[in-house]
Amino acid sequence: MNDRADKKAARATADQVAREANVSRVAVSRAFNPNASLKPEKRDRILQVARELNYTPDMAARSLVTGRSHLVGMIVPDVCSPWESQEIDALTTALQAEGFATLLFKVKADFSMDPRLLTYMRGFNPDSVIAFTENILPDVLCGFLDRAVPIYVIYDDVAQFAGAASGTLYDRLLVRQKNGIEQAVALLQGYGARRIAYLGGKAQSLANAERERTLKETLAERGMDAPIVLAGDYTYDTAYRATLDLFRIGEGADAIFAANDVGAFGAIDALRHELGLSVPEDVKVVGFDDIPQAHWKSYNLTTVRIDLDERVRALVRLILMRLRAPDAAPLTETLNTRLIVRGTVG
Amino acid sequence: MNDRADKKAARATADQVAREANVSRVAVSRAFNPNASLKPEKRDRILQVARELNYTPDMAARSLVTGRSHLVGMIVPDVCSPWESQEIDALTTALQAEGFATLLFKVKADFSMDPRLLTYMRGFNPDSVIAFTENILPDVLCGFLDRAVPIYVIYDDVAQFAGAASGTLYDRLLVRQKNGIEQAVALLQGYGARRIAYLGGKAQSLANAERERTLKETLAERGMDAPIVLAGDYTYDTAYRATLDLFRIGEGADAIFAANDVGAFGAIDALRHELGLSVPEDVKVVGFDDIPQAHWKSYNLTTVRIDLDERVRALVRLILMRLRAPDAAPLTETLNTRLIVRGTVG
DNA sequence: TCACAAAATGAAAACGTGTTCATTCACAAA
DNA sequence: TTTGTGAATGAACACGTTTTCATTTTGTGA
Repeated sequence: MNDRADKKAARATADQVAREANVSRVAVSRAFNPNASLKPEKRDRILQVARELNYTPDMAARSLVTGRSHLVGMIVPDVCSPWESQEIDALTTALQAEGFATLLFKVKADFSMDPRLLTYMRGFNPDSVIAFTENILPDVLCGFLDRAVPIYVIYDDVAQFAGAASGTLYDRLLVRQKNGIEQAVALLQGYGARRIAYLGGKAQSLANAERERTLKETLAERGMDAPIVLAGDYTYDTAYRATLDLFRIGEGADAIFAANDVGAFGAIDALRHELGLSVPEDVKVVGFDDIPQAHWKSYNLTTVRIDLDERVRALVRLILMRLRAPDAAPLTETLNTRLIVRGTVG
Repeated sequence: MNDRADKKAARATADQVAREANVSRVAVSRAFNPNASLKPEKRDRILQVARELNYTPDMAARSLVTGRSHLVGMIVPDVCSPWESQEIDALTTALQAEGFATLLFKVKADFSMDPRLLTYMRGFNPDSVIAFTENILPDVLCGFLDRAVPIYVIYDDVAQFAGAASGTLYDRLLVRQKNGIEQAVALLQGYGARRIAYLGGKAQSLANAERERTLKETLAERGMDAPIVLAGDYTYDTAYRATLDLFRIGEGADAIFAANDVGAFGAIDALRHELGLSVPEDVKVVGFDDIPQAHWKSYNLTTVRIDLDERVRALVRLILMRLRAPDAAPLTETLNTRLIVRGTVG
């Protein structure tokens, strides 16, 4: 009844707090801005009154004048993917501690991006944008965003996005996959694998392309045959079917190197539950990512880990540095990968 | 170089568009507001100029005067959980289509909520808030939020939150678990299960409490023994250990009814890979949720499905109706559950 | 042509905050 | 007491938009 209407009217404003505490509205603003000069006792009194009135500074109004929204935009194709959901979770926690809120935008599963979405996102004026979707080229993103500097995750080949026009500014997280892939190949070779199949991820994914390239390079360096390449899309079902085809229509393989852990699960299940083969005795399997499910007993997957904590720390570092120095030269953080040995190889 | 500085200055405003198109700033505002009265040709010209200048209305400024932020806050304890990540994904997609962006807030894993987080969230003035965390009581949330009306997901027992103070307004999504649980129990009984164990979820979770209560009720109605209750927390590892304890220290069971699918996976793996028992021959297993992994061949889990699409549609419906009629009486949407039969029972 | 309703238009006010800048205050040193 | 220095203070402005309201233009029927 009146209860609610009152409550609605009770959306406290800085003016009301000021009146109640017998100070100017500016003082209230200063009370919420730690490094503003204000008599301690006065600040305490103001904060006390603010608490009583249930007052919080309005972010929209604040954003309007400071030019900082305290929002970090994340462009993701698939929140359900264990890998991405892990990253969103950790990133949100870390950014929250720094005073930023996560703004989520979903793009279509094929990574295609509705240009209206970018327009829409820009309206919110995010302080920073992380693009989990690799085919939104820096050119496009930088052109759309005005204030925020996007962060790109790239793999091995530093020359990626070389086609970007000069003058665009974006920061990079460079993931060195070479290490992990080398360790994996060495292990496979040690256990006598000769015919290795690469079970790909999404065709449009640059991460996948680079993963495949680095695998080929590594095999060549060790004098091994080029891999059989299977098309995939990072999903369980596609990996499952691709594996069946490989052994029923194709000529099979000694080992399967999957572009991601979920794909590796699909391959393992196809081998064990439909082809009657055993892992690792008949076929060895290696994954990529090291998601939590990788240690589940049914899979117990040997996989190349991209350390989540390290990755999130690096991203947060990039965001904070860029906000501190908006015009600094492009930054690059580097990350290594390493093999986690479990039960699907030896 | 100058390129960037220019681009930064080029953050187009409605005034600039107006000047460039020889119209008033008000006309620009109207051009972006579909139901405002404006000569079509004029609107076209304005939108054309806006596109050239890369202009988008600033959401913060708009929010300040309209009182709508176009933000929907989501309070989640764990983005990584397959169930929640699915829901966030689908909800974000649906809301995005309606012009809302998702604002993510993470609470600690034990569901405890930092009061500062609520304060912080309120600063963003979300148009709506969905609480995935059940122990933030409506009283607290309504007291903190001024404009937004929270949505609560409740289970079976409509009397939940009855302790909430009168005058608080919140909408509800009521999930009827009884159906699905009855079907599951019927199936288990049909296959001769007598000693049933309930593998619980988080102790603080009301969903878990209600699931346990309804299971007990259903067993009693069918004249079966009360279940053995195992403590859990919705995670794989805890479920794994609890299952080991049940069979090594405890007296075992015919069937395990898990509070969620991930817990069921842990139970299955413990049974098969460590206890040397087979599922479903020695022990039957039923899960809850029907996450995508449930159909993976390694588990092929029989489980109680809470239909995701239906659930998301209901939530979106609640949000939109509440925004249209902020003072309407509390709304309740109802959802049924049903058993999905796969390979872990018969 | 006139009258009248309806649509189109723009000036000004409003939303709630941070920041500038000139002023006042407090206190220690001369 | 005087001077000087730095902290504390508040009035006014700025941020970019929507909304109100009074005015002008357009369209329609007599």
